[in-house]
Amino acid sequence: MGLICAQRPALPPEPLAALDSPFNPDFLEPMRDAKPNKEKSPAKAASGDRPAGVRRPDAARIPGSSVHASLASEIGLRIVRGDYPPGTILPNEAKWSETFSVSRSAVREAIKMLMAKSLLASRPKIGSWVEPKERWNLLDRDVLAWYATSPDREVFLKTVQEFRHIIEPEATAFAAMRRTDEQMAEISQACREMGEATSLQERTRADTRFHLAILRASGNDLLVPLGVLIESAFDHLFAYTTRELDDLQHAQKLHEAIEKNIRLQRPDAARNAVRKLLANTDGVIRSR
Amino acid sequence: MGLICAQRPALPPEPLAALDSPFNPDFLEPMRDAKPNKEKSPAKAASGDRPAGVRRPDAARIPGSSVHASLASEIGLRIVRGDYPPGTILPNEAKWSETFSVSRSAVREAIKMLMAKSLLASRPKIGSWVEPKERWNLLDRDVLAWYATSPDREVFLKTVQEFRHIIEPEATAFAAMRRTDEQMAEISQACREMGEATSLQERTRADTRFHLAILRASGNDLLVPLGVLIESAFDHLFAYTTRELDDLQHAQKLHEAIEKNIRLQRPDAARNAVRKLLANTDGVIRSR
DNA sequence: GATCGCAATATTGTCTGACAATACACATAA
DNA sequence: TTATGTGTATTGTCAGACAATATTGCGATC
Repeated sequence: MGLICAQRPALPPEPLAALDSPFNPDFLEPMRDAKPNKEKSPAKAASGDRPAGVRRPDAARIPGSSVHASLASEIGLRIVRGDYPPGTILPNEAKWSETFSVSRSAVREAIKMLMAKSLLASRPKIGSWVEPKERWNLLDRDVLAWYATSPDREVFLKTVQEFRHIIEPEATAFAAMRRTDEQMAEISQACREMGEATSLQERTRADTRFHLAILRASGNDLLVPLGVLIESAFDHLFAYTTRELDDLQHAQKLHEAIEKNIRLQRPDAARNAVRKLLANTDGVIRSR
Repeated sequence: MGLICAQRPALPPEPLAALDSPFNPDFLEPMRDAKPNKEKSPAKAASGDRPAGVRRPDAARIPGSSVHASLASEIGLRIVRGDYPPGTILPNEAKWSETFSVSRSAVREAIKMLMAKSLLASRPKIGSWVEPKERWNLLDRDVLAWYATSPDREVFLKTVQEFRHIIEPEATAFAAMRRTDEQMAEISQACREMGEATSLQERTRADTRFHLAILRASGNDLLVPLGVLIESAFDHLFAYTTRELDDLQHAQKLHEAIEKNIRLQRPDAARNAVRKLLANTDGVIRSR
């Protein structure tokens, strides 16, 4: 055996139960055996009338779950989760292909997607290895989603909230200085819809739109991609959100204060208003 | 013709001169003709002893310039540059394949990489289209690099610097609170090497390491990926960096103040020290 | 004439099989 | 021991085929 840590033994006792796509559980069926049966290409297998290549009956019904996308999710999740620590050489393409009974092209496309997110790198004769964690693009929507499942929800939420404390007050101050009227309209509308929402989900959606609109209005293109963090935060915050009417109304007032200060172009006041809102959110989290 | 804006006419007068890989200029030669020659698979073509598929002689010598990687860079750059505005349907895979004389697989792998960066999305029968700019992952290393070439250097630098003002003071304050001894050692070493550097390039490298180490020491995983911004900033700042000895020494002192305050675990002082450094950098930029 | 349904069609998605390029690992030779 | 060459495993690239999909336009029906 070489020096480099080799791949794990394909996780034989853990046959990859539920895949990513929630509605299509066993779409990617794991390797059931090394040698399935002999009649591979010849005669059509029994009842099915699919001519040559063995093909699963109804593939990729859900938009985001083509074979390569599912593969990328599965492998990406495993990497972020720590199944293959940084530096590890992954199973080779043929192995993945066999494990999931998909073509090598699909595997390659999945791996290319993970390479684009800096989770992997590869070279001929070596294979694909996991990149050092510092290189991972944690702010990528998918990577963030995978990452959110790995540590404690609590820890993840704390990290995200801390990040929001850094970003949002300043972004909001910039928005107060540079917003256009159109951007202001988006912010105001989202704020209004928050107040008028009849369900918690509806409210959360409007809340998300509110904060994303502020990021866009900040006038700094680089702040916009951080919206994925806010979306993720709200996804994971949902379980914590209060059902108390008092708290809801208080939160609404805090949002309206932000809206007002952006509208009146008062950067400092807007910044402080956001700080208050974030402190309030922190309190909600802590009290659970 | 359909309603949706169709692809541009393949840019016939602009035959894609210099590709991304600086050392391998005409690696991807654009479509020279639709029908190259007839003897494709049969006899080996003249002197060359390559058996069947026509293949460029020395391909992919530079690590990052495999065919699919070059393609991704080229297409990605065009998208970010604005050749294909958001909503535009791209030329289809067969077209790219023909244009660059590469296989469809290579095109697909390139497109999959761009999809992973949220620059593209696609569906059968429709094609691949450019995603709205808000979805682009501008904080991705590659996207950022492409983005850096498109607007004015000046504007780009200003945006990045503004972002640094938001992030780095807080990150440094956290580092002062939470750094481990190992992380402190990295920071101190980078700071020392900055002072001892004999070339501007060497100094810039150490400078970059210094700031990245601080981000890592902040104890917030989500701050680490923002390192690409700092790297990019220094890349583009290089032209501005001072050669005046006085300024150099002043900058060095500012860095050492940061190092010291992190070492002594004084968050507020560290934050202020970073603010001073950034103000100094802003001054350098403005004065040119 | 308007609306609905259906087929034609264009494009991505997937599979298969083959060969090239690469660089580590080992055996061999100096 | 060191240097050199060969073996070999893995990704990279190519080619060709068919499936899945959803728009588009046409035709049928109300």
